[in-house]
Amino acid sequence: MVDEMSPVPFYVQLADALAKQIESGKLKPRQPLPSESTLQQEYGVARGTVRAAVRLLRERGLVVTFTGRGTFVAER
Amino acid sequence: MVDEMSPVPFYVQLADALAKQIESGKLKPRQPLPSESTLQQEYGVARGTVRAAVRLLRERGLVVTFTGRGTFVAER
DNA sequence: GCGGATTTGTACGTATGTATG
DNA sequence: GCATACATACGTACAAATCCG
Repeated sequence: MVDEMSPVPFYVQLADALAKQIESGKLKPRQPLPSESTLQQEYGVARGTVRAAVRLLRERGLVVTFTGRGTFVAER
Repeated sequence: MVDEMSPVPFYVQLADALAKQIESGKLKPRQPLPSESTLQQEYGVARGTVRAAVRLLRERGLVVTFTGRGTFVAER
């Protein structure tokens, strides 16, 4: 989940956790991330928080998002 | 439709309205509820709102849903 | 069996309101 | 005031299952 005690915002914590999985190869290029609702449950946060995290990953170029399909690990 | 002025969320209002029809016998066991698109139009809400209402009814055990067929009043 | 229409399932985009620190 | 976080509610798009001519 997420560290309530940390000063780091939830959405940044979540983005970092996902980035780590991508960089470690746990999530490979072209693979879909878990859906927003799945991440919501897994990390115990609201959808808006999940969306903020994914937005960060998009801005870092780590993922690409397609409406109605999902968010995928970017190809490098 | 739905009461815009009420503090009660639309999807809860809609779930309550449908629950009332079930409990009053207006909708009988094994009978299908109106489709999501019908409820959408009848109550003037978005599909996501209809689905949230039906989800509540499912959680209460009042209805059962089958993909591609519809949602039916539970037998009791 | 096929193709189109219907219905539910999933997923994202966006906006607004409330609450908290 | 501002950022964070959650909940509600609108919309669009596409997939999956079913139904029917």
